[in-house]
Amino acid sequence: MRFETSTIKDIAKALGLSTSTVSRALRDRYEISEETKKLVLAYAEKVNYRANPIARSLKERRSYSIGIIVSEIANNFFSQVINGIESIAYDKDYHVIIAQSHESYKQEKLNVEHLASRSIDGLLIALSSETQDIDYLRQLYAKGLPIVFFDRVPGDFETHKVIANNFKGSFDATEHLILSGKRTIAHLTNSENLSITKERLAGYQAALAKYHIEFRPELVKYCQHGGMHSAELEQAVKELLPLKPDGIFIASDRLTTGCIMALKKTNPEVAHQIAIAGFTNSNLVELFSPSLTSVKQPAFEMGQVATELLISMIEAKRPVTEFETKVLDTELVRMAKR
Amino acid sequence: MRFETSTIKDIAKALGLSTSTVSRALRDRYEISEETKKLVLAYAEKVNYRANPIARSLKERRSYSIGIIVSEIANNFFSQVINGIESIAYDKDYHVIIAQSHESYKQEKLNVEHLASRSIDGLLIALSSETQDIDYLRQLYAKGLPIVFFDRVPGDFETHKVIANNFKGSFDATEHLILSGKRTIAHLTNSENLSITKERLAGYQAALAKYHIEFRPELVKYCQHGGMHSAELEQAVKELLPLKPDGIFIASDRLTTGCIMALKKTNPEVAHQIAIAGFTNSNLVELFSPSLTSVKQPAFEMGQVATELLISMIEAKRPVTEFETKVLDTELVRMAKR
DNA sequence: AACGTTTTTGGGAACGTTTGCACACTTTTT
DNA sequence: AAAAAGTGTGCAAACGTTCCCAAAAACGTT
Repeated sequence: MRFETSTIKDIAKALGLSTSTVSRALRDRYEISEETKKLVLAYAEKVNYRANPIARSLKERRSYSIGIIVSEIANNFFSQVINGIESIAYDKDYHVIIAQSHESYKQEKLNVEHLASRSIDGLLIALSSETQDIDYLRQLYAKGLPIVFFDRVPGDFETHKVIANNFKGSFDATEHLILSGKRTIAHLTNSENLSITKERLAGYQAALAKYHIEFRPELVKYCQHGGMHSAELEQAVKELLPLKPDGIFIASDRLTTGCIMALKKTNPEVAHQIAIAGFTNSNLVELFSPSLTSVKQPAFEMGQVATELLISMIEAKRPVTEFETKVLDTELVRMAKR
Repeated sequence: MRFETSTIKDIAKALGLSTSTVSRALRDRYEISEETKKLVLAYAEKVNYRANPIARSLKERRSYSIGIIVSEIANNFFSQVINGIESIAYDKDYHVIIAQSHESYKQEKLNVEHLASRSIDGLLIALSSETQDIDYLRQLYAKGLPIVFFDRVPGDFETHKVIANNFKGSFDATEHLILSGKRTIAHLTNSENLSITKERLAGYQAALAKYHIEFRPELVKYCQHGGMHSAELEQAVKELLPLKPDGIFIASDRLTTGCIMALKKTNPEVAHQIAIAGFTNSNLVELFSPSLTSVKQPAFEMGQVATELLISMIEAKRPVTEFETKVLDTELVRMAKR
């Protein structure tokens, strides 16, 4: 089963022109006379000519596509980021190829390499919670693949990055819990090697410090798999509850929903006693019970900004050497009344 | 900024062979001696040779990629379907390009045509709730683009289709409401022109009939935009409530969550009095309040089955003329106790 | 020793574009 | 009137593959 579509050659033959003339006419080059252009354009329209992007890619040595790696598209935060990415990419005539790491380093690497072999022109990536070794990315980068990190960014990699103001977001959420009278505030967070984990922890600590509440390390629980396994969360909850927290600040989308589920499942009676604040971009948060205060990241905008940066790298004539890290503000959405 | 990678030509030159020999050796053809194969393979490994998929696509006139159109990846149902699709596609060495219609006919058409011009080998599509005219799909299909529909399928299009057992799913959900004592059961559903709308309505009606409950058309509300606009839902809720329903059966994911939100927002006091049953694949359903009984579609499996069918079409030597419509069973997840 | 077979290799066209260069024809400048 | 400049077009190579066809090498048979 195969398409047959008309090519530049067909048009050239039909019109008694050369392929070069047709090609130039279609791309509206100045060398071609208005007359010829009109002729070609009209005929192309008539036969519904579509340039073959594959041939073009081969010739121009680029694919007009950018790769995206996120842990899960089912995660509202990431799907919003992707929407932001698409909004810019389609505008600039790129298309996007999305792949999921499912928080696995192996999957992430496999996907990136698959995309790279597919000749993507650039890569947008949020690291998986497992990822520690990013040498494979360095290699691709050294070979000339533009990369922009967002959300979960590595510290030691010189390129553009786009992140939320994790410190402030965490500070605000924690402060909110404190101001509503909580004093024993636990912190449930992602794997320690993620950038966001460190920043969010710092925000949490700063808020405690501001109100002279002692920081107790045992109130902080790290989840290696970012909440992909419910067992991990139930374990964390089990370890936390004996410390009698009256509030809990949770550092990521998946963990937030997962934690509430674990709480409801294992200790339904206390689920409603503990005040919860957490990062989440779920658009269903109004439906949750217990309800919670959420820190929303500007996901759509993050996708847009990252894509603009990436495309600027892709289209730069000379290698880019000045990099920026854009920091976008989060929004605190206070808990709905019960 | 450009990659430089080694090509078959480079290998041929380095080894003093011809490109044809190298090409054949790499693809492990029988004509090439073991010795040469080893030589080539070893060298290819050494220089980390990766075949250029673009060149291959151009030569073979196919791209090894399949297009996916869904209304929204943020919708859990669709993201699960996509996971199913990927699981099969990657296995068979295809990659996938995802595009979103956001329930808009215009977007859908634009995306499909964009994908088609990108030389996808086949298309997997769930129609947008706005879509009525699928001539553009017919044209592509006639030109040789294999298409498989899933979830929202058109009636009059001869190709493979994969759907859930919408009738039975709806019947079960409605019956569940009846068995828990409800008698005035409203039905909130999608745009009338969707296949799923008709099937789900029929299931609802059949359940009513079985228990000799009169079908009242005024209890059925159609949402043209599939719940993409909250105003639409609030309007529907507003019209429904005066009829004093004691139960409501909702026919799609987005509508289910949207309806509960509208209910909570406009009439919080009655939100908990009405029993709710609805289609949804949200994995957060346990957190919802009010809680609900949900009809879960076998989304992952649906993606897998659709992909297998599509790839079989793509790889068929002769045009396929025998088509099947696979129907997969849904699962009723009863409401958690309050 | 001459011939046929079989196995292994190479030459070169093709896929559909883009683009540097050359060419022919006009028009302007000197 | 010749030279220079400008305009519009075509030729052909290139991008990295695959594959048809032919050629060369190796072997066996008479």
